[in-house]
Amino acid sequence: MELNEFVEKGHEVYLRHLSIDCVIMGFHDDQLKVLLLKWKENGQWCLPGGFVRKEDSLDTAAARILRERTGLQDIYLQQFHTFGDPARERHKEQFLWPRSMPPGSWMHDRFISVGYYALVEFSQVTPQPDLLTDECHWCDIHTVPDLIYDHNAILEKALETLRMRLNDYPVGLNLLPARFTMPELQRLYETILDMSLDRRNFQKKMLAFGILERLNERKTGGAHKAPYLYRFDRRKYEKALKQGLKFGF
Amino acid sequence: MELNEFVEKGHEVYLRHLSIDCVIMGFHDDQLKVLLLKWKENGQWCLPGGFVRKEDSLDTAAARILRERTGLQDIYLQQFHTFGDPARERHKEQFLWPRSMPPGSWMHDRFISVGYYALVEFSQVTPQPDLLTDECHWCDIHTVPDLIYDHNAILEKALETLRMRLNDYPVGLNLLPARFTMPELQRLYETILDMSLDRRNFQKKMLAFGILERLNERKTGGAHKAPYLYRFDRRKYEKALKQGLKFGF
DNA sequence: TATCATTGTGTTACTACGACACAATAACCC
DNA sequence: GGGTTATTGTGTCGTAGTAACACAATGATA
Repeated sequence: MELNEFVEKGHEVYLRHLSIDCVIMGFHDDQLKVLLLKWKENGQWCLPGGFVRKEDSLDTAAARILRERTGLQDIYLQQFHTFGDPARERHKEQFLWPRSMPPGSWMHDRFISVGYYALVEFSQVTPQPDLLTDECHWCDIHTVPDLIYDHNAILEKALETLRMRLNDYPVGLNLLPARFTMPELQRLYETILDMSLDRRNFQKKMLAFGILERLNERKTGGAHKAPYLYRFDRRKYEKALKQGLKFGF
Repeated sequence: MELNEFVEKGHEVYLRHLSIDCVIMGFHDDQLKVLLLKWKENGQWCLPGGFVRKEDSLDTAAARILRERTGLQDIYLQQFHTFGDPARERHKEQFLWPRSMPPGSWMHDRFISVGYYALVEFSQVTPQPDLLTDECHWCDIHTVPDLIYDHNAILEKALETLRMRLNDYPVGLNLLPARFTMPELQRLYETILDMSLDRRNFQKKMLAFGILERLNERKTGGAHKAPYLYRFDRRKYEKALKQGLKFGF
């Protein structure tokens, strides 16, 4: 679909005043990264987003948006909140291409946005901008710039949800390569939680979850003692995703 | 607003294809109750719901719906999920009053629904049906009938979310009267979790949270030993709602 | 006044968690 | 090739939290 067609006829294809925003996270260089897009019109950054086709479910729409930005299919995707403040799209007029946006276009509507976050394997992603943007890059979670609308708040809420889930559900299968070391897993947790953890206690806790399998192989090439390689036991991992890692009562 | 006006002109006031469904829960007779409405046209039961005015936020709309059904203001309200499967409104034609619903009405749209749950003090509620329903009653959570659309699934999701939150956040301030006994609080937890708990361990755990205050008064009138009365320390309760009761890492 | 269900208040064993110490090792450098 | 260095593997110990369990106190009832 071309930009013109999208602006003029999008409302025939998509549900009005409803959008989806995705917080796509990856892990690289011991840092948590988030995928951002750069708006054509004014150079500001935003989260990848899109709209819901009239015949699609929200989950389907989110999966499509993700596929279009990353090239990945079958991604771990989690709805976390729906944002519906009428004032959430601050300075919206700046983003509606004063030159090309017809005054009656559906893009001028107030939008309610459903937030999803995705955890992806960094190395597998091919970032791809969309119709409204000309750049698509990974950005370190600690140096995210001012984003358009309420996108900074959306990102924060996604992180908060992820941190919450960390207490009850495993994380890592979708963010790390198939085989990884315990220090790598620890640094993933440390960046998500934004705090440092005790190496020895962390290992004990992770192993106690019973979802890891130690391989008879060590990761060589580093400058120091070679750490063991681990992988997730996929069946137990999936089970933990459904049942949770612990019961409170 | 009258029914005719609502059906014919609602789309001028409300956002199209967007609704809100509320799971309103109360506690009475040692049982968790949920507020249900009975559809005028075919007698089926459903969750209280409503629509979002073009100028309102989702939270505002949910609060208004709640006020209209319960008479209560300043209610504890929590968004938990947005339901957007295009097939979620099964047998919708049954509910659209074949006699009175104009074919082009906005009510025929596919609706995406934002789910909220509310915890209210049972005795304070005056159930009130809406334009589309003629009855509004409390129903025991264990004997909920078949509801319209995907409302049973929405209710289940609300309960699941509430059970999750129970591990990290306090519950009770909004469901119990101002002064209550430890056995009452325990039965609240037991009905929500649908499991029985050890009396002594439950008390220790609750007191350890540090949000309860024991009064120098006992609840008399029961057939047996008079239990102490407690109340929540409102400041500490609010703090626990924000920070959570425990940190996982 | 005896009965009885229910409440208040422990104890004990076990597990989980945080703080901490020391030996092993892979690359590096002289 | 052997010492250096940063990092990894594995443990201990004290504390806090949890689950299972026992007995005395009490308030209405009979």
